[in-house]
Amino acid sequence: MYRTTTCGALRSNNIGSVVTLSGWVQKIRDKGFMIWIDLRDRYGITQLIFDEDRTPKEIMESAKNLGREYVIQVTGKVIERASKNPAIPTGDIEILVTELIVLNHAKTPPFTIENETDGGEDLRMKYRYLDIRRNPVKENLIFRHRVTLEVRKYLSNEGFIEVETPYLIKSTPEGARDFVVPSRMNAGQFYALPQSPQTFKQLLMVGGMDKYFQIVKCFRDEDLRADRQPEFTQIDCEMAFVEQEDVLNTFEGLTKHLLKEIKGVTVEKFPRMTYDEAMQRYGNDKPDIRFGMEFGELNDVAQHKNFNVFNSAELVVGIAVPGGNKYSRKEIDKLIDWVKRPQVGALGMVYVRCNEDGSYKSSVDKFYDQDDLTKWAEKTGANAGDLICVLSGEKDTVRAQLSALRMELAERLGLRNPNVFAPLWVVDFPLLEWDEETQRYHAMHHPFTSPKPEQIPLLKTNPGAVKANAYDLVLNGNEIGGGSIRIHNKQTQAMMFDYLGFTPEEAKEQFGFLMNAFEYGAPPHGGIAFGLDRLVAILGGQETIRDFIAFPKNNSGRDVMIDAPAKIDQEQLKELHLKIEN
RNA sequence: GGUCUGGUAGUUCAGUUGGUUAGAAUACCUGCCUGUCACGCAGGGGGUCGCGAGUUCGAGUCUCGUCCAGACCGCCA
Repeated sequence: MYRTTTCGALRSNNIGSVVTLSGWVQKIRDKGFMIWIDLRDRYGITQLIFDEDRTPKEIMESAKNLGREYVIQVTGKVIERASKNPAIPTGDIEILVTELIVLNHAKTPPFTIENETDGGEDLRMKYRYLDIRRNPVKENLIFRHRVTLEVRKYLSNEGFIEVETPYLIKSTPEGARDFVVPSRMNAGQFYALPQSPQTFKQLLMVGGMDKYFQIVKCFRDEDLRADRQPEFTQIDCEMAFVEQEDVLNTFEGLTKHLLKEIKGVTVEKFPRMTYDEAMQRYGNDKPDIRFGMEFGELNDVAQHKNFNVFNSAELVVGIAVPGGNKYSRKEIDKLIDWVKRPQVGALGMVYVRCNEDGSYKSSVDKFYDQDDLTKWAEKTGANAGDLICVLSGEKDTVRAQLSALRMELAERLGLRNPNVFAPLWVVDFPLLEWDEETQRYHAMHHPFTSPKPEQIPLLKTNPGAVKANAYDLVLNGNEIGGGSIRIHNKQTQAMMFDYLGFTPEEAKEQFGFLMNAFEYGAPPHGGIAFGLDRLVAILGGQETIRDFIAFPKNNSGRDVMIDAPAKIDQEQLKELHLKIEN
């Protein structure tokens, strides 16, 4: 038997008992006459003591030969510490070791296995199995387990059935790039890994499953970000015989349950905002509403003077930065440089200082008087002591720029408190999105999204204005879930494919199975998918999902630990009927 | 595809205008230490300054290229 208890369990009421523990050597404190070793396992740390008076000589000797991260098994008596450590749960006791077995040696690890490690990101990923021994990573993985457990409990109680769908499916050119898997048995043909189980969950609805969910890996061959991995996990859900309201209520319930159980946070009814309103008030379809700094549109009050930059702009819009008047000229110049960086791309920024005495001082005093600036302050909600930042230009571009500035300033001002949770629904997304590159409309959500029925006629006259029964759940400025009411009627689906530029043949080839299914009694249905990695990270108060994934990929999509992707040998290529060029 | 930042000891980093033998902390090794818990003290070993080319009497430092890592833009139906 390797152990009778774990390294996190023993307390003063265990004093006197003889126990066996196994674990890793976290730290050795050798004072010559006495050696203390912190023994670590998943459950905690227990101090072992070796002492020249009380410990057999040979055990004392082998204790001297231990190194960091050795795996050992010890047996000994639980004794009271002469000097206690209130900082750890087992701090009242220690183990007077009478038997010591080295289960495995360990090389000196390349970084310290401590909460505040000295290891850099790359190194930690290369030795991820060592990184996982560290508390912060270990706790994140346990945290993720708690979240998925609560998801399964809640949805199961609500009558949802978890069904697995295939990973080897068919590539579709729409949307994100697919990861592709060559077929050995079918020469020249390829499977694709699913970007989401979308069509399968709809077919489950046709199959009468009524309420489905799945915690499922999805794959997208696109560039990575701090919050984006090529393989990621979704909580994928679908319901039959529902309207948008039913879906929102069900998953608002799930989200409230998670916030309550995981964070102890109670949130009343989630606010709802249309896509258009979100864009107008925050310049963003996933606004962080933990703080204000809402957009104030200034066209009415800024386009009547000789300032050509504003006069020629489609939109002039500003935000009030709380307490921003304390910024020095130099700091404001830096802010202007920040918005002019290529990543943001503004050509410049106009600012107005709101002085404590109620007067205004702006960078465009040559064109605007105090009355004008008073109106700007009203529109942006600026108070004395604030700084108004104003950008102008083409509507969509300037909104994106000001939104970036708003988020950056909120970050700097500490307004993005990770312990505050502000969920909201963004609804009425546009059905279609114009794509400059291909010069045609794309489905904003996906091609199975139902347009709002009363707006179907608009498709002919003004497709860009058609709204869909599509919705996102936004939490603290992050899209954590998105879904829609689906099309369940063959004619409507065929019409959508037509608007999206599919020929009837292409539509049939790629999605014939779905449209066939719609001919056999498809119920009205809709659903949602949550990005689990992102959800877990945000609940954990972080924005980087990597530390909530046991074995993540790096910035370029590589697994630096196993060194994947990698070449395959000629034999394998031949079997797969593949030839590599160059 | 693009922008920015970085790459120097096992690790995290410093390194001035281009100028002697490239430093610190930590980790590691040795010794000492009668209650440690970030133990302490003394000593020691440890470097292809990412790689390649160029400028120069001389390059960790300047230039160009390249590779790697991170953040972001594009992309992510």
